[in-house]
Amino acid sequence: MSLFISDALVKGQFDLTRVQWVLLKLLHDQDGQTQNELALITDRNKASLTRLIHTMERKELVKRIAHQQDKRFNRIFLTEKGRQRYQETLPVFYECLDQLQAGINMQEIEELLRLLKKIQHNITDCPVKDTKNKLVC
Amino acid sequence: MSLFISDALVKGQFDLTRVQWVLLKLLHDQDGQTQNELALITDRNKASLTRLIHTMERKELVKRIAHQQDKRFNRIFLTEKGRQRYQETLPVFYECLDQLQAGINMQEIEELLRLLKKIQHNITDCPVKDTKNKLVC
DNA sequence: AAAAATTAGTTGCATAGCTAACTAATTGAA
DNA sequence: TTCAATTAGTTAGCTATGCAACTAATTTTT
Repeated sequence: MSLFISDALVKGQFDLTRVQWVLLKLLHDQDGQTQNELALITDRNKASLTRLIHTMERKELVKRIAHQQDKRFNRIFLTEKGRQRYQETLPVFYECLDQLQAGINMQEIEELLRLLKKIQHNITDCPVKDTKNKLVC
Repeated sequence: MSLFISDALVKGQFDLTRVQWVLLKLLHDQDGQTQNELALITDRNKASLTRLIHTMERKELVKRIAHQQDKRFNRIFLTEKGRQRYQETLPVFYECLDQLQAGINMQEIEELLRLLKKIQHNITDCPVKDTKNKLVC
């Protein structure tokens, strides 16, 4: 289950995997980030980014450009084709969002995001602190 | 991010992937389900289950037993080794749960689960119904 | 300035996911 | 009763993910 956009829709209509779409969106919002930065943002291993970007480069959706000063860095940019592809997906993206949120109000969504972020923070940043609340699945 | 148990902990201490652990838990709770049933419960493709069970069989954690009446079915059982392995993970599992839920009370957790289930229901069972609320990421 | 440490990215190996095409067993229909 | 349809599971081909070992570029130490 994806919080962003369904596998099937994207795959069938746009020849994108879900992750490829997420990267497209990230780069649309901010071009020119390094692979490491993208790995951090998407909470993935940098090896994953290497390969993800490789396949998207083959599809001519993004391009790597080595940094002039420090040649260790690659900066990743959308191609014109990538930018167009992203735009084409937007109607479907919003449709998915609508379906996802049907019958859930803004307050609930904000509460949901708050709690998910808290859990993520608990996992990544904090040692065990509170052993009072226990959820048995 | 896993809602159940962290990759690293399980991998390092117990030679289990996260998904393998989840299957271990499912079978611990109810033995003898078919691959199709397990695929449904875990919301995965049956092809994934074929391979998952195959690798766990090699590790001698589970065993396939063909159904007597209808030979199309495999029923999957924990081995003694699998049962023991699962028991060994439990302290770590509860530790992870504690860390995950630090500073979140029972009410909040119930609300979180309610909303997640609602979203899952929206995705899997319902057509688009309500276009009033829109979340822009 | 040379050696050591750090950093960004790549590669090999393993698991895991999906789709689609397949086999084998069983059920249903003509 | 035989042939078609369905069902459970498998396999091939692709993408994706993590870890660990690696290269190349840069920075820090000595």
